[in-house]
Amino acid sequence: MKKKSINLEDRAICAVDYAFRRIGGKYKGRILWYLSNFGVLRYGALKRTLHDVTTKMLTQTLRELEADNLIHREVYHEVPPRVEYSLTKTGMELIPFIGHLNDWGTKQMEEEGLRSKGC
Amino acid sequence: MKKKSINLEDRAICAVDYAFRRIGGKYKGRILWYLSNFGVLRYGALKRTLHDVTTKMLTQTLRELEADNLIHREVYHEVPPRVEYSLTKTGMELIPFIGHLNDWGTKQMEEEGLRSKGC
DNA sequence: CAGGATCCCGGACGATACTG
DNA sequence: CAGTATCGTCCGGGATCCTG
Repeated sequence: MKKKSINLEDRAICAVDYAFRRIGGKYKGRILWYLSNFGVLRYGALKRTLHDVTTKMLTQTLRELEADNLIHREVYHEVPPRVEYSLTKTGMELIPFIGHLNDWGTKQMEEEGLRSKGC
Repeated sequence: MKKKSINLEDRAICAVDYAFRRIGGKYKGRILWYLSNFGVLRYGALKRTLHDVTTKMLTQTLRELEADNLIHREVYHEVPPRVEYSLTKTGMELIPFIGHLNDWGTKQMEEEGLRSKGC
């Protein structure tokens, strides 16, 4: 039984709504952002980079992003296994906007006196 | 007892995380987007534009956006009462981002064969 | 007209244990 | 190493009724 990662059956109201549903959630933005910074990341590296995610949530989120065609999953059948994640073309198209969001967030955090730790 | 609109006590991990927390949620993106399109909107107009929101969620979301200094709330003490919402300077800085997200979403929806209804 | 107050549910998210 | 499998919690969001 295949399940789409996101409820698109209840029609997105508009494009903004649609987009937010695809990159919403607690980790999706950061995953896309990290992947754009590092190019390719293994499962474990991704987990360490996020550092506050459980395997369940990470796997689930990655599967959703993959089903939405935002990231690519490459499996290497070795021992020990290796799986690498990278952005798809569609996913890359989102990066400028996340970058913009990153700039905005950085600026806001500085104004609040919070040290903005780089990602 | 004042409560910040979003859990910033559990420190945002990075700027992207921070930004997503402020504009995440089911309606925030669309509210900002509609306000940027119309300039100023009354509570009722906003509700009709969103058309799938309860008063509770709308009010709550607006209060959060206000606390986060993304929108401005202007109350006119008349009978019947009138309340108008508009973007703050900080809020406006987010519009290019949402605009591009809108373009991206529109394109994606078309590729999926979904008619993209304008907002 | 613009909300406030309550009650409630489902799904996002988490903790922990286990595995090919 | 890269996940599955269960079980549990929490709160975002919704339904409904009420009010200055």
